[in-house]
Amino acid sequence: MVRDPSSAGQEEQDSPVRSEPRPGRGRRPAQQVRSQILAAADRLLRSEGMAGFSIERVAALAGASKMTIYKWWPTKGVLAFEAYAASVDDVLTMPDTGDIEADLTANVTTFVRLLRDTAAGRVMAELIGAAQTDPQLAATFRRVYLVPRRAVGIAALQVARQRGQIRSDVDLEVLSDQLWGACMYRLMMQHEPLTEHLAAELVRNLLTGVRP
Amino acid sequence: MVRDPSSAGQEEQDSPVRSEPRPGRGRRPAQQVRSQILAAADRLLRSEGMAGFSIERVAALAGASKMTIYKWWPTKGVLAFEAYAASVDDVLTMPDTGDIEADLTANVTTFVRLLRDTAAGRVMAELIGAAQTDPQLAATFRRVYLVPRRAVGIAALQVARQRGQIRSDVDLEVLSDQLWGACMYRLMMQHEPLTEHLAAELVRNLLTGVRP
Amino acid sequence: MVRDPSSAGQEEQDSPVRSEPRPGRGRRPAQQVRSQILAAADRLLRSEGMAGFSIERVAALAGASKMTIYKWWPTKGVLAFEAYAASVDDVLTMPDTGDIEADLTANVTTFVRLLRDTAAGRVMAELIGAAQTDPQLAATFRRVYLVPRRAVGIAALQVARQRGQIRSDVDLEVLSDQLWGACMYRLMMQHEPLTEHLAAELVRNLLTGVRP
Amino acid sequence: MVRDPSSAGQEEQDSPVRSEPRPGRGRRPAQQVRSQILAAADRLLRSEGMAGFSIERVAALAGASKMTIYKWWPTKGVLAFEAYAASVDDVLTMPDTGDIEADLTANVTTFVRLLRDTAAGRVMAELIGAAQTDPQLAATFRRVYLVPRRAVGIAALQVARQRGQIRSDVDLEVLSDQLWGACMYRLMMQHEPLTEHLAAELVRNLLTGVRP
DNA sequence: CGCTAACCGAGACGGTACGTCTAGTCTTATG
DNA sequence: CATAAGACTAGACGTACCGTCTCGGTTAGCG
Repeated sequence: MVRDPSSAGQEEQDSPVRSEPRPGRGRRPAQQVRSQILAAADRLLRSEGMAGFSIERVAALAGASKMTIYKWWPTKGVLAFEAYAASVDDVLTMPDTGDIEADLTANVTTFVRLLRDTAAGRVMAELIGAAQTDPQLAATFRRVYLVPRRAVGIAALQVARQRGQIRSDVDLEVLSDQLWGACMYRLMMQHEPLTEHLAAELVRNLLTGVRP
Repeated sequence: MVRDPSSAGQEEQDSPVRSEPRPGRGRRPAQQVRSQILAAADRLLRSEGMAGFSIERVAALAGASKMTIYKWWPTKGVLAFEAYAASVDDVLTMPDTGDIEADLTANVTTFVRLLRDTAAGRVMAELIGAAQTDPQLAATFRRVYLVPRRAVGIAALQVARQRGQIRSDVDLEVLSDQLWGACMYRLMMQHEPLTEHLAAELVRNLLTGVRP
Repeated sequence: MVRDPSSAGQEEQDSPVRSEPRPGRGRRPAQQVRSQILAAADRLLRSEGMAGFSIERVAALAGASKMTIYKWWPTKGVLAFEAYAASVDDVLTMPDTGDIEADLTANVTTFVRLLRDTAAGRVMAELIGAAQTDPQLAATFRRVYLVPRRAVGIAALQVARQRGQIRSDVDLEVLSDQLWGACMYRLMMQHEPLTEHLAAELVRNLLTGVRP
Repeated sequence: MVRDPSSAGQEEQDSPVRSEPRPGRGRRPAQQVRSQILAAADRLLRSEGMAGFSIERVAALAGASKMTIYKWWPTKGVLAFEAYAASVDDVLTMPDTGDIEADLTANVTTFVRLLRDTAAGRVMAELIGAAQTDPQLAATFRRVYLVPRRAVGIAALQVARQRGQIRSDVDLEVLSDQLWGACMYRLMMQHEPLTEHLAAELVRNLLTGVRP
């Protein structure tokens, strides 16, 4: 599922010899610079979190100029997000067995584990945290991350509704927030742990209803 | 509007009696200083949000010393939270008519309106955002705000369960996060608006279940 | 509402390693900091000249913060000048033997040697150079250095005039510029060397006149 | 005397023939590029002085590439100087009436007025200022400006000496610095104004001597 | 007269320094 | 002795230039 965030470090740099005539100055291919910056930002983000994440340090780590970073990323939040997004490929697939409860439970369980067991949880929580005072990051996060992933879940719910497994008058947007949104809420508030039990209960409560 | 920068205005230059050059130095009653600081912090928090909120500015506004602030509050996040908490008294009462759906809908609707229509929404979102990189704030927020308010909701759910309106095997903690947590998620992500429709649907989905 | 902000600080961390009471932070005696900065600035100015002189490097050398420097010196030119001025004590005494030609020649010769043989020459030239685009430095330089030193020379000329050694209708300001100003001109243009011959000729031309 | 900024105005934008969307790319006649750069540099130098004069801005103003500028001028000081030199033609003629005092006074007076009443004064002061930390500019300034102009003055003094108006043992180099150098000194230090009185006194002091 | 090499504009790039801001620590003097 | 005042270090902020270098394009001039 989640995919190896390490591969971001591919363009491995630093032959310690540095025999090239000119090391740093002058123009370099934009894509090479971009990916070095993103790789450095990702490394920094994972090792120190958003606290301790600064454009200054990313520039130093990447061997890049601050100006270059400012040209391409409007705020440090956006940089952090893009660095993180570029390094992961967490495809939360939505299985389709025809049993909506099983499918949802499987997906939400995977989501819960992703948030709990990988760096993704902490990173996303901090990014959303930063987005509260960084509108550019908020917009980017919604556009690049939130909307596409919500779409996957809602699409599955729509299929289930067409199959008659969900009432036709249910607002699937709301339903979606009661599944994955509740997980995110636990991630950010940390008042209760993210468990597989949680995932199962989230789905069951909604499908069956909590009335006797 | 608010005013009373109270004793901040004390630097009575030339009261002809007091010939000492230093106006405000020396020991003052702790409670007076504390409340002046909290008042200034609250004013600043409401006018500029967490961006633009700094201990430096609070100290200047309150006519207090930074040292004093650091003695009482470990981080600016904690200060902001306590300042905000001290200024509000938003008791979200939980009605008890015996009809759990109506009671929950009323409560969640009020909660949605609070988040949407008052400063509380933005302030809380920013505080939770800051808490992602401020463990002290996170702990304080959970202890002082989250846990007591969750307790109110869960207590009502427990009553309903004892009355046989909710199945006995339902995890009320999870249920709680699917109601109020989903609201908070919308508040922070802003992908969809906070509406009365949302409040009603959150409750209905869970009580009735979404199956036909 | 809130309560006990103190307990928030419980999670006390203390890496047990750092037992030092803190090396650098916090307030230090102003005069100590000032003199450390001036000493560092003087060292830098002498070793690299005004090119290579930057507030950033002075701060690093002095172990001081840039903020502190900006609080006390308006421009780097002024800082460089004060650093230099604080480190020298070049009293160009004006002998008074009664023989105005001998006295002037002695003084101007000393001045020429100062400009030619010590760091003073290069430093002053670069400071005056910087003053051309730094009004604050220009003003400071005039006030602290130029005016007092001109006064010494002009005072000696006035004495000579009262003794009848200089015509009463001679503008001593102009005369002064033809002596020391001409030296400064050679210092800055470097079109001809600064020699003892120059000093003697400057004086002789003016006292005797160049007519046969 | 002065002027002819003539060739500065050459930048023919929009010859209506060229309809291509790209105006400036590709090879262009070297001389056209050079003069556009010099014109832009001169404009910038006069409007903002050496502070605010940067190769970056000249390039932008001239529609030229920084690379092109660096190919032809080693430092921004040299560029500024050549730009200024190319725009003026201030021939300070030396009259020859046979009366050396009158001739010198006329010339020095004109010089004083040039420094005081035209942009030349400020520009030259700033160029000499910049030259203190720019050896290339210093060398260029001496070679192109200083030496030729000094030669004119010294030649006139030599003629006067041959006519017996100046003693044969007078060092004309020194004498020259006591005339025009003293003016430059006032220009740069600004401790006293540049006046016609100054010009007359400079000459009289030297020719007559200041002794009674 | 067409091809190609020299040249140009545009501007990205690594750096250095700018001047400002805040966090958090520490000192002094007051009351 | 707790406080106000505020000086101090540390370090990030976002901007401006420097001088180098790459790219895509244009013309000049050679063949």
